[in-house]
Amino acid sequence: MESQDLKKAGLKVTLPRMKILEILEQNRKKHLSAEDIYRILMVSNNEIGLATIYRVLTQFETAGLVTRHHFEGGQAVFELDCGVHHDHIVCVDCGKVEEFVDEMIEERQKRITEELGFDLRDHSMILYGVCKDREDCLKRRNN
Amino acid sequence: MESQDLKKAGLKVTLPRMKILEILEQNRKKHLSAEDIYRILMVSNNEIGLATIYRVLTQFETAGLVTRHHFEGGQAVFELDCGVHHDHIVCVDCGKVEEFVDEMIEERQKRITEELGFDLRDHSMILYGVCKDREDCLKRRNN
DNA sequence: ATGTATGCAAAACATTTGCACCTGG
DNA sequence: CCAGGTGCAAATGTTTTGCATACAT
Repeated sequence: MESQDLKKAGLKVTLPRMKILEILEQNRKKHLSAEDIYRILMVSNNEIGLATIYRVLTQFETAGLVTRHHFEGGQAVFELDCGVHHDHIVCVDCGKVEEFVDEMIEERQKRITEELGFDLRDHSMILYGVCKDREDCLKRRNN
Repeated sequence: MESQDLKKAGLKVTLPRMKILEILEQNRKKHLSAEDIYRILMVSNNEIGLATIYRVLTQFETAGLVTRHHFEGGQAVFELDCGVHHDHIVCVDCGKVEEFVDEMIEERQKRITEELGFDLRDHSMILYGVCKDREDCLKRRNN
């Protein structure tokens, strides 16, 4: 029951919040912008204001329920926080996103940070590439 | 003579472009936003429109003269492209930026990309931390 | 001269906020 | 009932664009 997640976060269980959480659930592994969510709600006949979506996403982020990323191209994208840190690789052609973690890199980041006289708090690492499977990629590009 | 850089890039040598390039030269190692540049020009009595600054920076980026970064916090920042790739660590308190390169990480990034079925084109890695030297850091924070 | 660059003001975006109204507990 | 949530429209901050004018070659 996901309404528990909301209560736990100290957020009242409202329709918009439930719906948005639901959409994020159904799109685990995808990365949606506020407007993506807005459109999805639109289509399923849930007219929720864009402002509310931004507000709710920000609250979710604060509560640690979602993570916000700034891939290239204007809009921020959001994904449900699965609890495990990971980084991303994005295809510059079709937009496909894969997640990964690499202990060695995490390790080096910590060391470098120390050497430069900082305490590491967070990091953002995004690799940009193109899918080797060109057919698949181009198919995805045209939705 | 930096006007050569402009000609080489196929850009007409104009006052705004020269001035902006000059400011970037004088601030190698810093990372300036379009507005930072605007203000600096202002102070030195060179009234150049903000729109022009954005246009010129974009042209410089296309020409490979500068690199654009999206650190957290709205504005994009620019730095002269010294030809050598590097990543950044930013202090979340005072905004200090240090640059570094780590061959091991670059190596791993390439391998991971391959494993996931992509061809690596580019990457962005930004570490966020706080300066260990608190005094220095807080001093910087208050400019 | 002439094609390109600039300045200004207006547009375009993504995101945030003020405020009157609505809703969950 | 009432604190908190929502919708709408307007404000914000950054970046882009249209167009008349100015400039480099």
